Amino acid sequence: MNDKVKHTDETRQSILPGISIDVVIFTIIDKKLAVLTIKRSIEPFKGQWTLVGGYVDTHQDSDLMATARRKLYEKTGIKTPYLVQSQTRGNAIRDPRGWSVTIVYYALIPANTVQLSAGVNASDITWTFVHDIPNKMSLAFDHNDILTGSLVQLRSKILSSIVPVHLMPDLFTLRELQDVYELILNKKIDAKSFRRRILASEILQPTEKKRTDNHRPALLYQRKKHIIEYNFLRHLESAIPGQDS
Amino acid sequence: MNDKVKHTDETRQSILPGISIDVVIFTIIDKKLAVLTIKRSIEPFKGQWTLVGGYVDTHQDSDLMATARRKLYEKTGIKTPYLVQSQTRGNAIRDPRGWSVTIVYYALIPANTVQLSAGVNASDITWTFVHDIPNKMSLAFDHNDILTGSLVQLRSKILSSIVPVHLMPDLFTLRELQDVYELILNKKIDAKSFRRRILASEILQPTEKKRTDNHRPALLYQRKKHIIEYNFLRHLESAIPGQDS
DNA sequence: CAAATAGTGTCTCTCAGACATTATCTG
DNA sequence: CAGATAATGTCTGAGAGACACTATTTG
Repeated sequence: MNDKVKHTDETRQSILPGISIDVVIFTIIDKKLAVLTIKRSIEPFKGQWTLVGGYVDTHQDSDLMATARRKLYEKTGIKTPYLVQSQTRGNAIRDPRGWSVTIVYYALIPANTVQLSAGVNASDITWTFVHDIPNKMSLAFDHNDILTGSLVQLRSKILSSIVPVHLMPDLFTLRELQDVYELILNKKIDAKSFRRRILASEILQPTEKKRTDNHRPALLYQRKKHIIEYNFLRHLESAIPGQDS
Repeated sequence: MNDKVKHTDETRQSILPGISIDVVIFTIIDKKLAVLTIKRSIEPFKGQWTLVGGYVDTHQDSDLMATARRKLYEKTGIKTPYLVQSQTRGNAIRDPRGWSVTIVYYALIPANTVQLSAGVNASDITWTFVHDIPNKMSLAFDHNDILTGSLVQLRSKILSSIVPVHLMPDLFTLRELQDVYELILNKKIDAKSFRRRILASEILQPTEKKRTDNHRPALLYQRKKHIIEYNFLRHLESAIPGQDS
């Protein structure tokens, strides 16, 4: 990475940065937010944990999203996740091998739907609670920052959208959905406001079924299949963090 | 680009996609939104217009933002613009030379502040009104899509932020700021609501000066220097386009 | 004075927040 | 019945929209 190649700006350089994609795969486990992590089997950072990621295969991937979708499918078996592009990070220091770029996506996977499968170079794969990163377990490369960035973006997004429905199983109660909002935002939401807002949006289909515990049964809802995104006009105000400036 | 190289996923491939950055540089000219465009002097697309862009120089750029900042400085002489990462596009077809990735940034430049300078491979450089793309003049590569994407993002952002102040000269009236909002959104905004909103945010510093034409003079404001971003709690509702779904 | 644009007063409406209240289940 | 959670009733307040109105300049 120290070649002194003379180049002009608008021609291709012989020294290209390494380029990869990473996918922050979120799901809910035991009422906690978790991400899929893989233990590296090769250097650098051998034995440490990372997010799911890999290189673009220019022969089989038609675009970057296809690469992300492929990696996600290889690890989870899920074909049509809620998958969005998050940030792109590129600098000289994030990979000890030299200047590298990663395009980060994040995916939301319904709770309890995944059969994990490790790849050729991964000796282990597991769900890790977001809460345990970076305290108990720090990720390799700049993956802690990548996770934090995606989480900030997700948090900001759910203040005015229904994307957390993609973390829910097929049938769920409004209280369960609210729990997911609260655990991502780490704030309590008033139940009446929340229900009024969600129901008014007409995103959810009430069903005939109820979930019964040792108390009043709760009505089960499901997402109307054709609705992927929905943006509320106003934010969940009480859950907004302070201004940047 | 047709080599059949065998590779595993987590090792680097010998065939890396080409990687570049593009910067959509917005400014206001004659009360219209304009972007900086450059005429290509080399193939492919020789003679056609493109956005400002170029390759990462791994020797001098510490990160991707530095590359974007450098390209912008080379073309406009501006060192500290309002510059944000927009989208990253990568696929097999956007560049006829093969699989390529571009990280797109957009910049907001105050009106009438720029001394343009062409680069070595650019035979011409000019501001182009967004309104004239793609009608009168279509851009090379997928730069029309890049522009559209950044514009959509900018539009969405200004519904709840004050970023358009970065398109204003040092001193400006509230009506002039409103004009800029209206021309980006292509919608009229109620003047009273707009003033109430902007003034309540306390982003702007009123000055002693006024702008006089043949009518009542308007007070001139300036952005408080320390405020780069500000997000309103609620959107400019009347200017919101329909739901996606 | 008229014309023009700057700037204000003020009413309505929507919707988030707060919180008290009622409903329906199990044991 | 009590305990638990589901679900509703209803008041307040912030702030967007609408639009009539007043203020200040030039000619």
